[in-house]
Amino acid sequence: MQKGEEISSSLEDYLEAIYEIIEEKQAVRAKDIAERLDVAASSVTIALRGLSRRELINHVPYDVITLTPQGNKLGKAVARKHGILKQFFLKVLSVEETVADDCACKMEHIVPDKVLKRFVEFIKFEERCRRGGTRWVEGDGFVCNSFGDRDDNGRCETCAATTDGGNMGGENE
Amino acid sequence: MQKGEEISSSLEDYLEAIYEIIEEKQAVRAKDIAERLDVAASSVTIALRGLSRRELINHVPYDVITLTPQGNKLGKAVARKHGILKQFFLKVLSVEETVADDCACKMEHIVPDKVLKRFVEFIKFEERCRRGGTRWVEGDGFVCNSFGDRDDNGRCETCAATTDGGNMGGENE
DNA sequence: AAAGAAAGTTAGGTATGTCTAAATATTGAT
DNA sequence: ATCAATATTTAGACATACCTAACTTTCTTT
Repeated sequence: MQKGEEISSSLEDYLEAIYEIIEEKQAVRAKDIAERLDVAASSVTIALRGLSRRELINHVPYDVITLTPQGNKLGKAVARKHGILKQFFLKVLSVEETVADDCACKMEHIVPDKVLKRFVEFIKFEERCRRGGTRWVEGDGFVCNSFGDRDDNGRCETCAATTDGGNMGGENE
Repeated sequence: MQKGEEISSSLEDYLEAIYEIIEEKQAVRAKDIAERLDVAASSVTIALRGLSRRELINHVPYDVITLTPQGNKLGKAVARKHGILKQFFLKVLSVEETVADDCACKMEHIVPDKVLKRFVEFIKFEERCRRGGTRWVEGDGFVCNSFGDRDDNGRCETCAATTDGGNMGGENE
């Protein structure tokens, strides 16, 4: 990215896929990428050209695909971003796994590093401050596991006293 | 979206802008939209055609622009989504205002309603459980304002005891 | 009411990203 | 070593979304 050339969300997805496939099985074939991203093989060819032009992968037609140092770095960063965001949705917002993954997959192209750090810190904070995190209780919303006595539903005093189920002005309940 | 036709992020932005401008000053001109979104006037014309085709706005060339009931509903929903996400970044992650706004602007096209609800609930939960929310302390990370005694930095016992500044495997510190 | 200014639209161009179908290269099996 | 299967690339389309420049319509001012 410092190399002047911008990279699109789409190319970032390709790069992430390449990085992950290499992690999993040492080598990548165009076909693996196409399968993972559910795109046509010809789309992969074109994407590879883009990544190659940006010097993120080494690739000449019909030859092997390898990551350049910068490509590896960026691919890893995108994959890490994905993982962190997924954890956030999973652990903090208690969202379903597949939904968490979908959201992470789209957000990874959006969230700047500065903000990602906040997510990281926040996940850690949740873990230590809430001692094992927060639970989503259908009907009650979020409820913490930390501090003081709990009622029959496992809510702390504050939660028990203030849970109200309102929706901040939304009309779609 | 029940009307079959999908709507792109781009058109969603136009619709949101139209909704907000109407809220602010009763009427919209193409020029206002162009200014707000920082695009060429001709791009607005094209977008209006797309929104019109999807029956989200009423518009014939050179005439006034109004929202259809569905357009109003969707525009409002997008604007609300933006607002909620911004609040999340602002209040929960303590991110800078402009950054919060940028992130919200991109995320509003990504986050499904189901997940938005979790954000809403989580913001509310933060407010009640942490009694006024969480602060970001440079060097310490997130620190809560609630429960028990605090140390000189305003950290509760748990926070004071466990703050460590790690970064979850990231190498870019 | 006419002329000039402002707003809006059309025309034509670029870039991305996707697809299918056809062509080409590589691989593997006999 | 050849032939068939598989993988990859090219060619040609299409859709979105943006731009500038030129043109048309509407508004405003005198």
